[in-house]
Amino acid sequence: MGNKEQTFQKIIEVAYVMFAEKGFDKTSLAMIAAEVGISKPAIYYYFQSKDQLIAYLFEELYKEIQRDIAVDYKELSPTNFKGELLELGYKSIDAQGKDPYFNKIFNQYVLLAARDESYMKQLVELETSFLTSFVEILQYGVRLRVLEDNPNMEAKAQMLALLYDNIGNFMLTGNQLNYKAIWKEAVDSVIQGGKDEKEK
Amino acid sequence: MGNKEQTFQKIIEVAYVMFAEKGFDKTSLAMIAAEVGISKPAIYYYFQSKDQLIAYLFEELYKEIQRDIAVDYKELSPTNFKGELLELGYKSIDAQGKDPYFNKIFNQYVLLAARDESYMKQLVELETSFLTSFVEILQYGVRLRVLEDNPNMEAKAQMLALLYDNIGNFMLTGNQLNYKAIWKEAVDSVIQGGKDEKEK
DNA sequence: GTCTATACCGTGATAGAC
DNA sequence: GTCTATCACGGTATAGAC
Repeated sequence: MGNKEQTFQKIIEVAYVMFAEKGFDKTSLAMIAAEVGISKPAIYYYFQSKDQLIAYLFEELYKEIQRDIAVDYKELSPTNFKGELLELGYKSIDAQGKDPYFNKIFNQYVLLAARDESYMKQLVELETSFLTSFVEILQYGVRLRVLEDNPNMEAKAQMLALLYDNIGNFMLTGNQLNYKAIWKEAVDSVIQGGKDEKEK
Repeated sequence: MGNKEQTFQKIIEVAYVMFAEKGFDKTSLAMIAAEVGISKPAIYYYFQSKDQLIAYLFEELYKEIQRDIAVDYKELSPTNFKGELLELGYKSIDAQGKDPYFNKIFNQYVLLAARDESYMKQLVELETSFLTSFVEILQYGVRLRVLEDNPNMEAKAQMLALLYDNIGNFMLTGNQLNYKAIWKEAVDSVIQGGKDEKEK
């Protein structure tokens, strides 16, 4: 890893943290440069503009999210289906504490998307595959006979997806709710008296 | 209404729209002043700073939301309980088309709150009363005997609240889902086979 | 009391030296 | 690959016109 690569990495690491903490607009390139230990125009050697730096970070997030959305169906079985679905939410709730920056940054991109078609397009793409994966999980549950087939299955899946998503948003505000209980309610409502009632 | 009041009103109206469309930071006071038809420093006669103008608009939203959250229990009866709960969500979904600015502005305050204690405090307050009102509605449902009492009632109510809230966020991205079907699924899951199955 | 003119400093961005 | 110098524009403050 050369000097160039090092500086590049340091810029994006510093930018990621500062953007999350202070927001895109309240973080100046001068502040980033100072923290990295270079001068402001030096950043322009690596990025054509501040917007491009912001866009680069989004691309990184985009790829990371796409990886995280992927569900391994092979691990699902009639006996563990409900437990795995519960675990999916619990993991996300626990993860919130580990990278507090993620949600703060991501919400800013949602706002940008409202005014920028390119962000909007990618965000809708993410949301679509996010929603789709929940639909697919439930459909897989039908195949495993854990769930009865149901014309409203898509709406149920989307309900889970929207709830899953907003738990992250609410945690951002520091609102101390029993999020795991809420998630369990939702999963229970979709898998009413599932066949694997081992819990409690 | 005097001249002063007129200018004041026009500033906040113009600011509300521009802030929603372009965002707080990308909307300069010069742009607002130009649209209102006054000079940039004239805004300082009415507001001490740009931040104060932003804060003023938040106060207005804050009051408006508090009004909207209020539910009229008197109108709830065993026969219309489920229908009214459904209607609550449908109304919000329909309203989204009427004031597209609201959510765009509100999301910006959520971001500000992450870095400003005063916004955070008020936002948590709003969320709390928002969550509480859903809990109260369900508790009222128990009293009406539409719902069976249940130790998880609070989690159910919060599930509804989080879903209700995120439907608005998703609509913002232009994602075309059948939001009313999603809301109906959630209400159905809380009021399983309620006593007023007149629908369809 | 209501606003304009003007000046100040910080910001994103560019050109050119080293 | 990085810096100095410079620019236009942003929010802000104040003096003063009417």
